[in-house]
Amino acid sequence: MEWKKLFPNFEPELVELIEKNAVQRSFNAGDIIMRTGQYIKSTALVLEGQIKIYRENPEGGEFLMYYLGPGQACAVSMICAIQSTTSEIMAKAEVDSEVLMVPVQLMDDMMNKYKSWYQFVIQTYRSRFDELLSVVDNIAFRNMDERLEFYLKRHAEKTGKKTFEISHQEIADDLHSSREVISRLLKKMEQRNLVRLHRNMIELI
Amino acid sequence: MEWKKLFPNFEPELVELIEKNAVQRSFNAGDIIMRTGQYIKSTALVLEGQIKIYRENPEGGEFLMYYLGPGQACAVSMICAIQSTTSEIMAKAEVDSEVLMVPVQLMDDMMNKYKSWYQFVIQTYRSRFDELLSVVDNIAFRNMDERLEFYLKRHAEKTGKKTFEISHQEIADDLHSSREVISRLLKKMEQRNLVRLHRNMIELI
DNA sequence: CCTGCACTGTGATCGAAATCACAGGGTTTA
DNA sequence: TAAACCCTGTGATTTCGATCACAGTGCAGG
Repeated sequence: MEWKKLFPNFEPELVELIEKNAVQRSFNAGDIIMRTGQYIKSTALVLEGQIKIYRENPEGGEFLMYYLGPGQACAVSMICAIQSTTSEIMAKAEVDSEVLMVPVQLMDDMMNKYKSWYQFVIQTYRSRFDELLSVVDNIAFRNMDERLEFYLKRHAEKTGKKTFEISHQEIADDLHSSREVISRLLKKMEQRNLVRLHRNMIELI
Repeated sequence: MEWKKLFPNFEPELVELIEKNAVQRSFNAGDIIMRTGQYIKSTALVLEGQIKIYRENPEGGEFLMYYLGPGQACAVSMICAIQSTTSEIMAKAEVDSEVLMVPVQLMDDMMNKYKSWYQFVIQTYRSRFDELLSVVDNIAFRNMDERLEFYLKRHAEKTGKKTFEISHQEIADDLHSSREVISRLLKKMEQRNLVRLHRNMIELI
């Protein structure tokens, strides 16, 4: 796997350092990559697949914040890594995925020595921050019907597919809503000719 | 005003550079420091007072995300500055405040030359990111009564006072709720002996 | 093939919060 | 001092979404 292609700005030395110390791990669709409360020992760089990042509620329930795709990194793991605190989020593989785990101990060193690395870190914070802002927008200002449309649209963008294999229950979990509400809203969208509904599959129009 | 005391890690050279190029501005309580959609020309360092950072809804309404106090900086202005995009937030002075405006053009240079500056930037991203996560928590998982309690508690922490001069309408605006709802919830809190209500003032117990 | 289970559709009910309506009390200002 | 205005309290109504209840349907495994 030519992972360097995903990070074209990394200096050769940095690539070498990572290659020597990082571990590549494979996850199957649905696997939990990181749990809330788990101690963080490494920063995750996504090489392949799609990772979903959730915020979890101690009283049960979860809430999908955003996706990570190839070439992106988990901002939260960087934060926790340096502060050596536990994870405040949960990460789940949406499809089979490959992830490069870079040990925390290297982070400080890399930040100092490699300009491309700290630019990457800064860039990561920036984009996640922007995404968090639109998450706030959605839940603060939008109703469930709009949030559902946003959810479907975003998924289509991230995967590039017009079909979406998922059950209503799973959507409800991601949006921290309930299955019946999602079913009804989807039916309305079907009547407005925005989607076609099938068993375990939604077709976007 | 000995602003350097607030940023003890800044190298003398960096302090000098900032002193030469930055402009100090004063705001009165209630002043809008930055509007949504406004073009960002500088990064704001808070020297004195308290700044409230809001997300605005194009269809009207706003939502308080967090506070900035002395020694803190606006993460969003850093992000927008470097990407030279417009502001995605609104900033309002809660009390009379002093702010140091550092021109965008310096940012790149400072990031490269001064370690203390980039550590400060990274640290700023980190803490704002953490705060955004708890904002998401609140609106995704909590009801209005809990959010109101959190709001009052946070304000008490930020100001160190047990009294809070504010109208119910203003609280409703900050929480993107309505005046009647806040009035009723406050009454319930008074019955539970958590607060005492007065005109334009709330006393925390 | 049929049995069980996961997925979907839909009605009924409940609860939280938004909205409407209005009254009374305090403050400001003309 | 009277009028106008803001702030607060409270009832009634409506809307959105959660929850309960239950029925039908497709699918997988024995």
